[in-house]
Amino acid sequence: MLDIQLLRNDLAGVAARLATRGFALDTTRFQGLEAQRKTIQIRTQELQAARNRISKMIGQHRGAGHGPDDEEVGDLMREMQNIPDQLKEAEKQLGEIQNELQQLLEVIPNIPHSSVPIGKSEADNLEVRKVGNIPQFDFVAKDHVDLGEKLGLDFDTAAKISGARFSVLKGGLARLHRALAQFMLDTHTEQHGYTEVYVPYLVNADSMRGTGQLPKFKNDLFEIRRETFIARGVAIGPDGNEIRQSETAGLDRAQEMFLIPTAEVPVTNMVRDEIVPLEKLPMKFVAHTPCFRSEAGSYGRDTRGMIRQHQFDKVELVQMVHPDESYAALEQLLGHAETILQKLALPYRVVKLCTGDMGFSAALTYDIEVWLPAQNTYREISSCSNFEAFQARRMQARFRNAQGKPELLHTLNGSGLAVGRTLVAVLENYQQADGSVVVPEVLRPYMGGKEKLTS
RNA sequence: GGAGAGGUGGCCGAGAGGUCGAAGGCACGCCCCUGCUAAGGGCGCAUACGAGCUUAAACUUGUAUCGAGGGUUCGAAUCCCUCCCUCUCCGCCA
Repeated sequence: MLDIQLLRNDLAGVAARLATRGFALDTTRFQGLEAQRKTIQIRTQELQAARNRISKMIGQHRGAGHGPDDEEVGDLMREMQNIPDQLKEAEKQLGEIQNELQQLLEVIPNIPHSSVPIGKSEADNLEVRKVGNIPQFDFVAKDHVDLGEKLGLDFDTAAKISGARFSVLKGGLARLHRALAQFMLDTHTEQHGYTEVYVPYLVNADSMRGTGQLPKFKNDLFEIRRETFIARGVAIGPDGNEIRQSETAGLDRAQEMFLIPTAEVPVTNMVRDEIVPLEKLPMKFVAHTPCFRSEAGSYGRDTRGMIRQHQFDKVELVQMVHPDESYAALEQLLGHAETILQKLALPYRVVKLCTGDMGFSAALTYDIEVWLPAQNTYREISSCSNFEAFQARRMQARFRNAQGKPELLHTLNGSGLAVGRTLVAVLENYQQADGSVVVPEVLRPYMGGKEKLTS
């Protein structure tokens, strides 16, 4: 979420910068809502002030021993007569306006950092560097589906159990998958200073809102509804009669939960509604979790193989840092993810996403793309972003600054790496003419010393 | 699943319709005293939003916030309803 002050002070400037990422900010609507908000808020607060003042005076008189029928009290009661109804109406209007403003704000994406290249699509992304040598084969390179068929990659069984976009791994391949995740976790905890965390895979709506998946991207999520009894409350009034309660009594958003699309959600939300002491910064966490994505709208794309699945594993790096440090932290985090590819000796390139290709919450994103021989191209294997205060503002995630005042944190995260896609990359880059796959050296300790996967 | 107890500021904890943004304590900050590692005294110390002033900050002022939402009332931390969460005991369970 953007700072509403920024929108008030420099609406045109914000709109111009959002336009570079293809977002049309409805400035007229914003200004209209703001004008209404201002009028109604002032009126509401005036009424509240009047109510408080008179109530307080009544209280003073009553405290001094005056009864409700005494003249002083009676005068005040008359003065109050019309205020509660007017106030109720004003508060209702104010609530509606503020909801509208909130809804408008919640779907505005982050402002791109000034260094982000302006562009419309991934074609306009900026290649930062290429690392590693692309392998040359003296045979026709197979893709991971063909290679995996003999090694224990089974889509038919997965389709029977669940459906399309799932996979079953068996034997050495399942172990290789586990080895990759463990190798990544160990590297980040032992060499890069991250604290390993185990987190829930089901989260509530507040968490999804905090990192920006809600309200805009609900369609991308798997949702779990809990069946609960909704009671209708009844209160007894002073006259002994029943008072009807709100129609929505008992309806609560906590009844819906969501499967995490990335560990970013639970891990980043650890600091939601927290004020962390300055000396705890930077906070660096790594988590290995499954990720669940509905992939609605991607029908027909990457239908072959395990590139795009409803369920995949990822080792995720998350940092909460001082605002002054966040861009330095992003470079470091990117380096941490790259280290994994380097240790696996997989060729890759780093790309800086253009304004049009960045995710909703990011101010700056680097993608790491790994070389896939069978596709003869680089494919995304990691995405590392600085969200600045965008998520922190939604989450009210703060730290106490040197002056002792709470200030919004900056949050970052990056895949380090996507395990499924790394498995694909290992299979394709380490394949042999006979269809076997050499185990990368760094993984062998995790594979019981095994050097090669064969059928 | 059954029974019970709770959710108050950074933390602990009082308050049980009015003068309560909330006693007291701890922690923290500044000052004083003392001087030797511990103690005494004073003052300050929530957050968000609005308005005024302003380049901005500071400041002044208003409002909201005692788990969340709703209701009763001239007035709710306090009474009523619903929900959420935590803890204890029993049951079940990986």
